[in-house]
Amino acid sequence: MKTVWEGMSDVTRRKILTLLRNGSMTAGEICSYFDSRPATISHHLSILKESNLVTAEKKAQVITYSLNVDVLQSMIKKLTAFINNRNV
Amino acid sequence: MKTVWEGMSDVTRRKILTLLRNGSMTAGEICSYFDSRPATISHHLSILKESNLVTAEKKAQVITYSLNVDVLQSMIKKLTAFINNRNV
DNA sequence: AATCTATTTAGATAAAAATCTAAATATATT
DNA sequence: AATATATTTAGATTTTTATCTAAATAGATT
Repeated sequence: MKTVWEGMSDVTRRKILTLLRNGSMTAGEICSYFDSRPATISHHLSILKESNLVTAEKKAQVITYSLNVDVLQSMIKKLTAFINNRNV
Repeated sequence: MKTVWEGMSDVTRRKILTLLRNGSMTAGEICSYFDSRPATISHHLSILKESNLVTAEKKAQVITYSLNVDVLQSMIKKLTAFINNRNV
C-alpha cells in the first residue's frame, strides 16, 4: 500500500486521474493519451491502485480503471482537519 | 517553483508541515526533531518554500519558518473542484 | 490448437530525489 | 579582530523512482 501523496506525486499519474474524472477507461485507452510504453503506464496504474486513488475491474481481456472519489474526499477532510489543528 | 504535490511527496516534509501546524519554528528547532543533517533539512525547507507551503523570515542569524495555510486552502478548493468536474 | 489482443510482470537502465560532507555566508559575541 | 552560532550552498554519493525491453498471462478469434 502507498500513501495518497505518493500516488499524487507524479505528473503522469495526475494526468491519468484527470482523464478518469470524465469517466472510466481501459488501460489501453489510458495509454493512448501518453507517449510512454504500456508497461510504464501499467506501472503508474498499479501505484494509483496501491494508493487507492483508482479501482480496477477486469472483464474478459480488458481492465477498466475508475477514479475512486472517496479517497479524494477523505483527503479533503484530512486537509481541512489539518488546517484546523485537529486530528481525524 | 515546485508544485504543492512535489512539496507533499516526501514523508520528512509532511512531518515538517505537521510540526509547523503548532506554530512557527526556526530551522534549528525543526532540525532537532529529525536525525538527518542540518543540510538535509535545509534542503527540504527550500523545497517547501518553492512550493509555497511555508514562508521564511530571517531575523539576525535565525530563520523562522511558518506554515502557509493559504496554499493548503487553495489545494482543498482545487480538489473539491476536481471532484465536481470543474476547473479553478 | 494456433494466433491475436490487452495487459501485466520481471529485470535492466536511466533519471530524479534524498542524503551526506565540507565549505561558505552572515550575524553575534568575546 | 577573532571566534562562535545558525543556516545555507556546492558537490559527491546513495537511494528511490520512472522508464524501457522482453517475456509472461489470460482471454478471444480464426
